[in-house]
Amino acid sequence: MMILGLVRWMQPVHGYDVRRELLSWSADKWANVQPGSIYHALRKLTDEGLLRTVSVEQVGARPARTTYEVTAKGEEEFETLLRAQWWQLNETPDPFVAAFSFLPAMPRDEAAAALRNRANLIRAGIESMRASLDSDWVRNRKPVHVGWMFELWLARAEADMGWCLRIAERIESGVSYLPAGMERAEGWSGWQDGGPPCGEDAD
Amino acid sequence: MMILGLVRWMQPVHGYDVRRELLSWSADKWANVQPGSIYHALRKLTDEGLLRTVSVEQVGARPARTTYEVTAKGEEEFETLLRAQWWQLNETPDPFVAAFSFLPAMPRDEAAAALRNRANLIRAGIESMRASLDSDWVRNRKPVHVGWMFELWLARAEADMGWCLRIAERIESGVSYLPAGMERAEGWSGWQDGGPPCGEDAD
DNA sequence: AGCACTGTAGTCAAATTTGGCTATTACGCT
DNA sequence: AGCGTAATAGCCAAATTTGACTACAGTGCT
Repeated sequence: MMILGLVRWMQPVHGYDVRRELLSWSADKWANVQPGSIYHALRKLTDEGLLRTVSVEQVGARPARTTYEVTAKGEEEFETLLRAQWWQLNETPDPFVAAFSFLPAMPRDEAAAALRNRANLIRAGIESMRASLDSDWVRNRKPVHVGWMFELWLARAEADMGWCLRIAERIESGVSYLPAGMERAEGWSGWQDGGPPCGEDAD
Repeated sequence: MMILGLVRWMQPVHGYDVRRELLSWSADKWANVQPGSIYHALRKLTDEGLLRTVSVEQVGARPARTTYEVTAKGEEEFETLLRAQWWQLNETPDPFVAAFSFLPAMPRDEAAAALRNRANLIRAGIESMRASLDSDWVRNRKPVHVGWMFELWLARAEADMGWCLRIAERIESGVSYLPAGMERAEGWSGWQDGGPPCGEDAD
């Protein structure tokens, strides 16, 4: 829960503020926090004693606005959580990798086309990121580490793009998907390209 | 749901088989499927008419073993889902990036140390991946695209590692975190390194 | 034969996440 | 002044995910 971090950083705040800040970072992309989660998180953190409610204002007949701030215990917990993320390496799930593992279920030409398309999408992303990086907005109005995050995305994107192109070429070159050791040997009957495999337990 | 894909690929199967296969791919890492999710997913897919139960065997007094296979509708849906992932680019959430956005909350020396540590962890990962790639196991016993997935991880890991080292250096060099335009100007009072910010709404 | 372990198969309650919904005020336009 | 739209603030039911748990059958060891 990095909601806690945000509250710590903006306290005292109410839910809607947090939500706006998250959206403005388009953090629903790289954290997993959709608007709806926020209020739940705030309440849970309060129950756990990491946050404290400061006040509950009411303007007119609108929903009450609850303001939160971080307790000493919350402060401590945040440090712990933060360090956990900084010092640990944790692979995060990637749906494309999952999909790629089903490569043999795609016709060769479509697979190659999709990879090239992907490379193009990534290239477009790279360009707009480059533009942002050079823009006054990021260079002079934002803390420098925001730019550094862009650089990370850039580096990853370039790695991905290169890979897509390399793999597209290999697929087009028509190499067999079968394990090198067993060109047309046992058990791989279901591994034709594109066709629905009718196979057994492989491995 | 790429459970569907697996069932399609191994049909007819029962839940436990799917679970074993997923664990053997350590897919809990790069897909988001913990053992518990599987049975729920199977039932849901059956309700939606994408799967069909083939049989319910019972060996002794053990839990009944339900076997599934894919229906025509499931076949179709799988194609759709698969294509969605192949043709679309979707950023996936990364907890490290989230944590990195709180850089100013970390003491400089710790931040740099953590990044170097991270680089080392990644390097270790890279080496073991290289070893796998060269191993007979992957080279000759697995479909070639498994190796390609390793290459993707490798490329990303290398990008990450390089970035970590570059950023560590910059942090050590003592550059200010403040936006370049406003060395010690308005509103950034809470942006000292390490200290808990007592700031306002930034931006 | 008795016992501990591991593997098989799946269940379940609790935690989390989602994303659409309500209801009010402010603002801009004609 | 009237009206439509956007912003404010938060709620909630449903879907999903998690991780721990049950219960039985082989297997090996002493």
